[in-house]
Amino acid sequence: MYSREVSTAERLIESTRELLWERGYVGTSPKAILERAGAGQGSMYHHFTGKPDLALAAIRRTADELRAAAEAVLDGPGTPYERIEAYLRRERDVLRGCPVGRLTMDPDVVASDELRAPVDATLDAIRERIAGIVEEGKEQGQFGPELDGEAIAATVLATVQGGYVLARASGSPAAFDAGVRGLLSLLHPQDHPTVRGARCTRCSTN
Amino acid sequence: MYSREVSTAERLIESTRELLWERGYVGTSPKAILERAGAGQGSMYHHFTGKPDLALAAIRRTADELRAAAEAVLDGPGTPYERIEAYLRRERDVLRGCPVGRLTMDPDVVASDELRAPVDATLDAIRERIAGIVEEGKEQGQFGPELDGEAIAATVLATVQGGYVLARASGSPAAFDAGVRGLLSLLHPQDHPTVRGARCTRCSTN
DNA sequence: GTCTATAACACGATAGAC
DNA sequence: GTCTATCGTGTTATAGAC
Repeated sequence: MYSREVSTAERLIESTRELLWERGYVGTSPKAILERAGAGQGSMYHHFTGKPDLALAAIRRTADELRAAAEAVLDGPGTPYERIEAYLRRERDVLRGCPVGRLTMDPDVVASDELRAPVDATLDAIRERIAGIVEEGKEQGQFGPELDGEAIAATVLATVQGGYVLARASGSPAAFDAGVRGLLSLLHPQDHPTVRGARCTRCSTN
Repeated sequence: MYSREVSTAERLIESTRELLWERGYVGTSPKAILERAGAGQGSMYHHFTGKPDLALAAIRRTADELRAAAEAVLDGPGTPYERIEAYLRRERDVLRGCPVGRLTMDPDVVASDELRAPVDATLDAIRERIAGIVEEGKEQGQFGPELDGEAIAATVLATVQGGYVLARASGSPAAFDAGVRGLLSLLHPQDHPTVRGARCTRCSTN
């Protein structure tokens, strides 16, 4: 039988991931991590050099996971618009916030190049992927030629990250959904038809 | 002579405002506040019941100030588009983040209805103001009738709040500016003209 | 009104037994 | 590899002098 128990190091990383998401780096103490993981002080300092080292392992895993999940949606089927819509509408635990984005509000994370690196890398990778999709959409005529892929990608990502802020402020996911809806209405080719059958250079649809 | 020194209570509130912006609620200790304000423990507990009470005074002031500054720009001169552009482009210390929005990532702030209330009220007021401006723009024909004021307002605010996240992740304001630029290109009536002089119902410009 | 002293506990890390 | 004990410091608050 391969009934495998999870290693202590593994439980420490997972507990840290949960707490970083809930309380951030500054708000997460080694004591709280150890309690959640069911381990003693010694275990943590055996496997990791300290709190920053353990947090780094946790942040890297969370960042890699989010990146893979986002790219899976963005590389999925559909037109460029549909793939961006799928990304914007993908299932999210909105009130919990973004496990990666929230770290940018942590002074100790931003102050450390090592802790910030995975956060930056993940957001940047998603941004690049979206920018490529926008350029693809321009070539196919689904998006107007005046759109800048890099800029639109930043807008898309910012709308998501800012949506979390609005939702958490109001205690309801409604504002997140509204922001996404607004952005999609601005992006949607079909939503701005021309009159008298003339072609609109922006949408390139009749 | 009216050479007035600032009261101790005043210095405590201002020091707290600075620290809340820099380090958030969880990352700000009474000791750090007292050091910055040049006061002793007794002063703080004389004027306030404790850390949450002092933080509430600081948050209320910061929220009210931001709200006034934002509404001043939004109620300024110009067309609806121009006023939204002015809001999006208004001077910001991007890498410091939003002094109000960052509080939504603080678990203790979100957990307290009292601390969260001023944050929610300010973001909501700005959102409502932008929504009204969008509706105004629709009536004037500057924005297409398919746009929903509430949704667009959420998108505008989210782009700003999320722009801070992207900027802090990368350590550069560039991503914030890119997000704003992308959103403006989607909103701008002039950026999507029709061919052959036909009228586009979306932009209502030739 | 402001100060210092003190309390009780948490933080982050180390030491050394098992 | 994991445990408990301990360390020095910081946190949040109270007490009481001035």
